[in-house]
Amino acid sequence: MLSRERIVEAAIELLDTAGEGALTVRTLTERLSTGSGAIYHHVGNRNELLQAAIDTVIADALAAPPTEPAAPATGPGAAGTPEDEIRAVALGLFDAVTEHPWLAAQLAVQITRSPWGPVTLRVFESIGRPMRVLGVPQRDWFATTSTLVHYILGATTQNAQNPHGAGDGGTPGGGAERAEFLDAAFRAWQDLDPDDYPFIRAIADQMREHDDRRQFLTGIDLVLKGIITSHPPATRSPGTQRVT
Amino acid sequence: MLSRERIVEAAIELLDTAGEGALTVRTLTERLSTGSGAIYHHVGNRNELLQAAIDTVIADALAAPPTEPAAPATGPGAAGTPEDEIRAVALGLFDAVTEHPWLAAQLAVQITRSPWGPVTLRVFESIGRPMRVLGVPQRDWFATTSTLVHYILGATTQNAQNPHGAGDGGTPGGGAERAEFLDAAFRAWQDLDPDDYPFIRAIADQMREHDDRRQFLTGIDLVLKGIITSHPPATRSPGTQRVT
DNA sequence: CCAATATTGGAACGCTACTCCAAGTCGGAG
DNA sequence: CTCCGACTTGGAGTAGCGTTCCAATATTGG
Repeated sequence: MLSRERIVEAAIELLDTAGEGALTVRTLTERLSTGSGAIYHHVGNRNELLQAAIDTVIADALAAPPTEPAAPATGPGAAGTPEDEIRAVALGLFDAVTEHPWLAAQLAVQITRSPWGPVTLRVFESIGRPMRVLGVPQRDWFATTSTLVHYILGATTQNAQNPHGAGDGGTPGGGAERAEFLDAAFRAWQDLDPDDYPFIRAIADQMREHDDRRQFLTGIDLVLKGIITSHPPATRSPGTQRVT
Repeated sequence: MLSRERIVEAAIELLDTAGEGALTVRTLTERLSTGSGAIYHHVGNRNELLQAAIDTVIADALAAPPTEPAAPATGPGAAGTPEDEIRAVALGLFDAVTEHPWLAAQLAVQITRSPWGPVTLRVFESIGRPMRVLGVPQRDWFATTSTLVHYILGATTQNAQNPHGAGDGGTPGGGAERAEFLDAAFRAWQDLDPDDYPFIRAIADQMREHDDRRQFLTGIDLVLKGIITSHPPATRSPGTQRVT
C-alpha cells in the first residue's frame, strides 16, 4: 500500500544517499516499484513533495535533542538557561543540515519562495520561546528573534557543503579531507589580488584552523550578546530604547 | 556580434522582467535572435550564466552607494564610522535583492553550492574591511565578519519576496498591497494552535507594523553591538579573551 | 454480490538543457 | 585580391524531466 508518508520517506532516503538531483519521479517509481500516476495521486507535485521532506526533517531536528547527548536531559529541550536552549535549537538545525546536505539548498529555496512557511514558523517558535525569558521586552521580541533566526538560517545554509571533521567521534580520516579542503581554500585566498582583497588575504591563515561548528556557536553567542546588551534584564522598557 | 557580456545582460533583463523560471535557452535565443549553439559557444552552461548574472548584480551593488543618495559622499564607500560603512554595504545588498527578486533564491542556491565562491568573497571583503577599524583584534576578524555576513545573507534572502512599501518615494499605492500581505499573515498567525505556537501568536500583532528594511538594520545593529561589546576598543588582546 | 469509489501502473505530451554539425564570417599572409 | 584557417553562428537532434491522462485493478459500503 502506497501512502504519502512512505513516499516522503523514500524521497528523503533518496536525497540522503544520491544527492539533490537524484529526486526524480522516475527514480521514485523504481524505488517504490510503482508508476508515476500512483505517486501523483498522493503527492500532487514535486515541489510539494520536497517541501514535505524538508518539513519532516526540520520537525524531527527541532523535536530531538541537538546532538545525541551523553547527558540525559530531564525532558525535550529542557536545557538550563534560555541561552542554552537557543544554542540547542540552533545546533539541532546545524546538525540536521550536516546530516542531510541537500537540505541546505532546498531549505534556502523554500524560504525565499515562502518566507513564512511552516519551516520558518517552526524555527521562529523554537527560538522565540526561550527569548521570552531572556529579559527582552515584548515589544522587541519580534526584532530580536528575527535577527537570530536570520543568522541561524543563513549560517546553516552556508556551512552545509563543506567537508566537516569527523563529528561523531568516528575515524579521524575524515579530517584529512577536511584539511585538504581548508588548504585549498587557503591557497586560493593567498593568490587573490592584494589590491582587491586585502582583508581576505589578511585572514587567510585563520582559514586553516577553522571549525564550522564552533564558528557557528561563536556567531550565536555574538548575536545573543548583542541582544542581551541592548536589552539588559534590569531594564523595564525605558521609553524609546534605541538599539544603537 | 554576440558576446558573453551581451548574453549575461540579456539574462538579467529577462530575470528582472519575467522572473526566475523565464530564463530558458529558448527565450534567450528569441530575445537575442540567434541559436542555442551560439549561446553555448560563449557561456557553456546555464548555471555558469546564472552565476555570471548574480556576480554582475552583486558587484554592481557593492560598488555603488547603497541607496541613490541625496548626500553626495566624498568617494565610493566613504562613510564616516566603520559601522556606517557596514550598514551601507548591507543596505546595498538588501536593495539589490529587492530590485531583483530572483536574486534571493539564486543567491541562496549558489552560496550553498560553493560557499566560498566569488559572491561570498566579495561580500566578505566589503564587510571585513571596515571591521579592521572597529577595534576587534585581528585574531577575531574571521569570526566576527563571518557572523555578520551570515546574518546579512540570511536576512536578505529571506526578506526578498515580500511586497515592500514603495521605497523610491513612488505612489503609496504599493503600500496597500503590502498592508494586505501583512494582514493575511497576521490572520494566519492568529489561527495557529495556541499550544504549538504560543510565541508566534504573542507577537502576531507586531507583524502589522513591520518594516523589513528597518528590521534588517535593527538586526545589523544588534550584531554590531554584540561584536563591539565582546571586543571593546580599549582592549589590547588580553590573553585568552572568550567571546562568551 | 455488486456498484461506486479509491488506487494503481504506464503510455504519452510538452518542455527543458545540452550536443553536434554544416554553413557562414572574418582576418591576416602571400 | 585571394585564399585558408580559425572563429562564430543557427538549428536539428537527443535524452531526460515533470506532469497529465486513462484504462485496469483493488477496495469498500450497502
